[in-house]
Amino acid sequence: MRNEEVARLLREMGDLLELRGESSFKVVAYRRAARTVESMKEDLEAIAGRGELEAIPGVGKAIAGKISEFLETGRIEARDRLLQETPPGLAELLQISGLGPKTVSMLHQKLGVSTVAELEVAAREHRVRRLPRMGPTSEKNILRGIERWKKRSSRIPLGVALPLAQEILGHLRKVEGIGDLNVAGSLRRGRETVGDIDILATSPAPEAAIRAFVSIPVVEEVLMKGPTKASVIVEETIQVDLRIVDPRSFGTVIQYFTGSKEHNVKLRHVALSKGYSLSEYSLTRLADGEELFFDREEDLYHHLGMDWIPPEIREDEGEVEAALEGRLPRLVEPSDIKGDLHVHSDWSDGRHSIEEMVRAAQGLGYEYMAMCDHSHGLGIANGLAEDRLREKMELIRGLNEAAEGFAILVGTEVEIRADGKLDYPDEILSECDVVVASVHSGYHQREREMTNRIISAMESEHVDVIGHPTGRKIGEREAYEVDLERVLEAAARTGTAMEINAHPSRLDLNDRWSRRARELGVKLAINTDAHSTCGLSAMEYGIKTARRGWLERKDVLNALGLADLMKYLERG
DNA sequence: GCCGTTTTCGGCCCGACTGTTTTCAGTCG
Repeated sequence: MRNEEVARLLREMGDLLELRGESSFKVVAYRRAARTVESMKEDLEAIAGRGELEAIPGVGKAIAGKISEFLETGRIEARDRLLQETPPGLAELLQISGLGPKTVSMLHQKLGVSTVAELEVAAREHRVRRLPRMGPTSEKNILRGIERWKKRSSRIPLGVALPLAQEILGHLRKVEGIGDLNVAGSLRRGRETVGDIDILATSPAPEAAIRAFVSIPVVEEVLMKGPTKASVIVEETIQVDLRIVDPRSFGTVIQYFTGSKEHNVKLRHVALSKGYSLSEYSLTRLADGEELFFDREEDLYHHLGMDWIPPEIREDEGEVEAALEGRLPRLVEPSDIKGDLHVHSDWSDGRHSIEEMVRAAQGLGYEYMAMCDHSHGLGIANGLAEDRLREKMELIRGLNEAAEGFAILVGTEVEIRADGKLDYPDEILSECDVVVASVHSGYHQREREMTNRIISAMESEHVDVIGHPTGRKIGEREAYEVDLERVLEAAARTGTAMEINAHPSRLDLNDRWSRRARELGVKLAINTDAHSTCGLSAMEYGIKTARRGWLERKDVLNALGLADLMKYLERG
């Protein structure tokens, strides 16, 4: 698979062209092509073999030529030349907020600056302020930008951004005059990480709302503040933008700022095909220039002859076509979830007792919960030896007799050993209601070995769910090498469910593979893997991921009521 | 550089904000 390498080179060319001050449309064209190539399932070599490179959306004659060149020679001459002509380090300067291609080129030409370190020195020595259209303030801003760049973490995990946004929304809700109020951007779409937090609101007194926003206690720095919008920094590096918008345009504005870019491009095409031009402010009828305003997003989509599209699937991955044809999925919702099939207690490495976990689950309105403590092979997590598991089964039987309208399921999170064998014998696994099988060791196996290891676990008749199937931790640890396509095929064949681990640092399976699983007819279990009562609330993140994967209620194992779930678990 | 029921050229988002100016270029989203 050389797709990723090609995507990297195309994206790099986009950066280099931007530094040269080439047309921004050209720059965007390279980045768009890079994105498409990266997300393609099929090998570029196969496509090139059929002579169909130019059929790839966003790839025309020029880029197709460069891709073939790479496939044949391993190089792209134009890219090598660009790289040679551009001092290394300049691309990095573009990452400093406030610096664009024009300024970076000028800094390089006039001051010989080609790295962040050199720029910092130049600014401290007040050499920057002597350049045209520069002054003491821009110099100071550059230094602040450099400070933030040094502290920057990459993208913000959803598990950090969402609670933070909710806190800020809570403050804004109390501000006099605030009407509509919502997050937009990738946070609204529920992506696993977000770049920043976008908030939109309406108010008859925009300036007062902006003043209230920049004085919320969590705000550490105000980057920009105008009459209708402001940008601030919270928690050292997280940027939060607020825009106050005209109420009659709220629907078009929130649609626009929710994105994704690709979805919006597609939507504008639809609008044009129906004789309208769509902007963030209105829908303009081309025939007579009549402007139509929408205060509700739903009305905008309906006016374009399509169903309202849930934000989580606005990625131009077929949702626009589906909405036009009235065949959007009815995505799984929080109220569909009837239980949690993977939680821990203080019997292994959880913080709370079974009773405490049960009370918390009942409080969420669940019908059941599977207590899946670790098996003894995971000694570091106080895994249960067989006799302790039996003891725990006894306790749960007793608790179930006392529990009204709630079922505690006996479960285990059993280790899949390096050789693919399970950490408990069949006999005791057969006594469990729910068996989640997971990999927690031997992460560095080769792809073939790891894939076979997981598949052999699925071939056990007792395994119901594969826990966190790729082992990745967002921003911490890469997924282990595994051929998920083969794993999912095996899941379909053996009737094993895949977990969407809802912990915000896992979200594993991710959105894309969840969708693939659904296509193959594999069931998914959205589990929190909670190690404490408050861990149960992570379900929210798992549901967002499931929705991004186009999952409906019928695709989700723990959307089954207790009776149907038991029937399913007892099959075969 | 890509694209096309607007079709081989001309459009592709454009308005808000900042810091510098003295009327506007550059950046951002």
